[in-house]
Amino acid sequence: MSDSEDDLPLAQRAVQIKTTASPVHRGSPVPLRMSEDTPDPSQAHTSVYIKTEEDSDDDMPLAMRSNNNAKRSATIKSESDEEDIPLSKKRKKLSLKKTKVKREDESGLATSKRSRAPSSSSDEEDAKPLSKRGKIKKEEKTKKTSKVKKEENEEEIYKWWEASSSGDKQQEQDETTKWMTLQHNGVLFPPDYEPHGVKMKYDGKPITLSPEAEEVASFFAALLESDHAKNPTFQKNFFRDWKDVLKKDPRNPKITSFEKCDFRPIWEKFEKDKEKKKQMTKEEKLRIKEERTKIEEPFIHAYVDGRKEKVGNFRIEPPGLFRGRGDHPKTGTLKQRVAPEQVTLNLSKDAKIPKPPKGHKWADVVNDQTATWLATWKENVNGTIKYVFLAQSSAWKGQSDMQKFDKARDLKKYVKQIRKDYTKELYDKEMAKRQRATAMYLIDRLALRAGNEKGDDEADTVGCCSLRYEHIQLEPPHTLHFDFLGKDSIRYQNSVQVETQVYKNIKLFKKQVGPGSMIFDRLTTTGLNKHLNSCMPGLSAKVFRTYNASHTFQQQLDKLTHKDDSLPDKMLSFNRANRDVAVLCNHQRSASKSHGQMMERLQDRTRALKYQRMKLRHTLFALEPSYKKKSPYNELESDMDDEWIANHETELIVKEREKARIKFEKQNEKLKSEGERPLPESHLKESLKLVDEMEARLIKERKKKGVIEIKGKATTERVLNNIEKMDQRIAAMKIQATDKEENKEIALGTSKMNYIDPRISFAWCQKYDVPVQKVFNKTLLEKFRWAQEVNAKWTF
DNA sequence: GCTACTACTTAGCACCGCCGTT
DNA sequence: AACGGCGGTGCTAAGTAGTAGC
Repeated sequence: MSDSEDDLPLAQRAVQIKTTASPVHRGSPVPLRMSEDTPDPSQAHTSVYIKTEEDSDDDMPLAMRSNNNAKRSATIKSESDEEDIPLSKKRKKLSLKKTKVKREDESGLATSKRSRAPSSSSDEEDAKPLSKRGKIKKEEKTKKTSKVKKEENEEEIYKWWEASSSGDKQQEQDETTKWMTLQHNGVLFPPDYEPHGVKMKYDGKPITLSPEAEEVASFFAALLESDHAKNPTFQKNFFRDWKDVLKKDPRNPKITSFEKCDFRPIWEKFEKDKEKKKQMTKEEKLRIKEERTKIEEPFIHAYVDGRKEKVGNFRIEPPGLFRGRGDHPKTGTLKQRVAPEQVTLNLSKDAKIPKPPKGHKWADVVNDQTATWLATWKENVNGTIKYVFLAQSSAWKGQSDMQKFDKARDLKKYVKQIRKDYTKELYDKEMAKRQRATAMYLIDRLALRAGNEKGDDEADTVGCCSLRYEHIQLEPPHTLHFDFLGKDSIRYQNSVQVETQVYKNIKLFKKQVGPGSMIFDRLTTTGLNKHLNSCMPGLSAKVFRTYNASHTFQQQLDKLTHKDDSLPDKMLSFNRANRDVAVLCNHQRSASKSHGQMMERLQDRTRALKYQRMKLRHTLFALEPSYKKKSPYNELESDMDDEWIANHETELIVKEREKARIKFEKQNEKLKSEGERPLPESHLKESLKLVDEMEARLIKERKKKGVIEIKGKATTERVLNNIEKMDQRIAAMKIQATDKEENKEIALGTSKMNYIDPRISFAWCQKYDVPVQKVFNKTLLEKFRWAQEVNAKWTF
């Protein structure tokens, strides 16, 4: 893909551009790039600001930036976006209507069509899929049979999105009731610790540890080669907690110095274990997997109002060292083993209560019909509450997902007025309102997170409301430079041209609070959300992010896709639109170490294909000279010079010789094993001679450019056909390369999963005849089942 | 009003298994 | 058959936001 569509007038470009390409890592200090009075020009000049109507563009988030392709971010404004889609207000009441659906699942895991309660279920039903699992190959062989079976296994999928409002009365109660009956088998605890007995060293000498101390030491040893083990905070917290554990058993040695600890022996043991695991035979691996599935089986599903649903995380989190991200003060702290006595279950009054592990009991068993969690416990490191929920594919998750996107879509209708209002309030004499308006501007235009306040015992990260003095630098006349650590300590760096009044406000607020303090000192997320709620029912700060993401995606997709594009081109457009959203939401990833290498290899492969195409063309000319003058056959390959061709051909020949030799050896080995006489050396010579001939031919062809011997049964038609196929392969590979390059520092997954209304994608697939599997993997298809049947005309 | 608690969504990391390559 | 790279998935941390309790 030559990127030559540099054709947009500057004035239409997105008003700002991401300034720094390098991704930033957790915990890296945020440098204060410049003082307010001496803006760093190298940072500033990257932004182009031209005051146009685009600035009043109601639709395009300012943050529609892109490091390498600002042109794509430019948007032509359309007030027309406003009028479309009469939003149906009717929120369908959910009912219990069931629809029979064939399961798409190919895995042979489909279960009996009887939808039974777990109390009556168990072994018989649960064992069935298990026994099948080990015989995947067999199943493939007997595909026909399995097809029949699949139909037998037709399963009821609750299509809640199709359920009519006048349905059952069962779910008519208030919206806070989430279920009438809830049954499940509780949670799965990690196995008890089994000591390995490997002695680590202290002060150079092997030491014997109590099992408990050994376990904790092993947690650390496992991370020895990771960044965590080198993090002083991590070391400190681990060592403190480990010493406590050591003290519990008087037989443990006295350990006082972290520096004298040598965890390497344990680390090496784990490495060996990994190696062993790799060496296991297929059968062994399969057996282990089967055992695992068997243990999991009872916990995989829950029953909500009689309907079978997948459970998400039924496993109780195992003990370990807390791996806080960024500069978390508690990182490395020992996360203790959770006992059943700490776990509360939530299920129906009349449901069978799952048995706690032997000798234990549950903390509590409740029947909270307003909650969707199945189990909960409190974790010791931060005192946060953990939950077991249903899986992403469940009705509960699907419903709230749909509601989320519908709400974001609702915002479309309100956004114009909201913008008008806050723009006015930017001038309000009441500072609290002015701050609120300014914050709303940032949340709306940059898709920032709300920014709740955080404690001292957490990593220092911020969002909009918690931005501090040093997080925004001003550059006259109205550029704001953002640089702060956001969620997960991901750095947000962005330079934005803003409304003059926003600039003035930030300047004023900063002056009022001074360094180290929060810029919006009169604003809290609660206050902001209260106000947002009064603007539109149910509105909160995060809705803007969803709205902006989905809206951007819809726009970019419409703009980039063309009816006649090839499938790879369409996919590139899709991914580009996706990418724009990821950039907007600052979903970064660090470029993999092998990225450059990967790109090189791709390029080499592309060239190899081009070379083949060239040869085909020459053949064509030999067959039908008139093509010599016809486009595109007469075009030269831009990135393939004589030198490259010579090198490539030499490589090809080398490979051919190698192949011939290997083939010869293989044949002989085979003959030997069959007790027959090996082929004579002359056989190999024969093959090599053919290669020599090929080499000579290539050299000759190279000299007499484009003149080629016609081989075998080449006909004009066939060659033309082959050339076309080659064209397609080359185009596809080039597109793939472009895609990969543009993706190297951006993670698409998060926006796809959480921010982009899947109905946009499904409608697009329909409209442009793209298989849905191209845009969603199996998991996402399941998660977004509710969106799948939208009309091709549907828009966000 | 404030803080603490609760419930749920959003997020990146690490590992695993598959698939194409050698 | 081994290898290695990559996408998918599991895991759980880290957010948002509403509510409960003072």
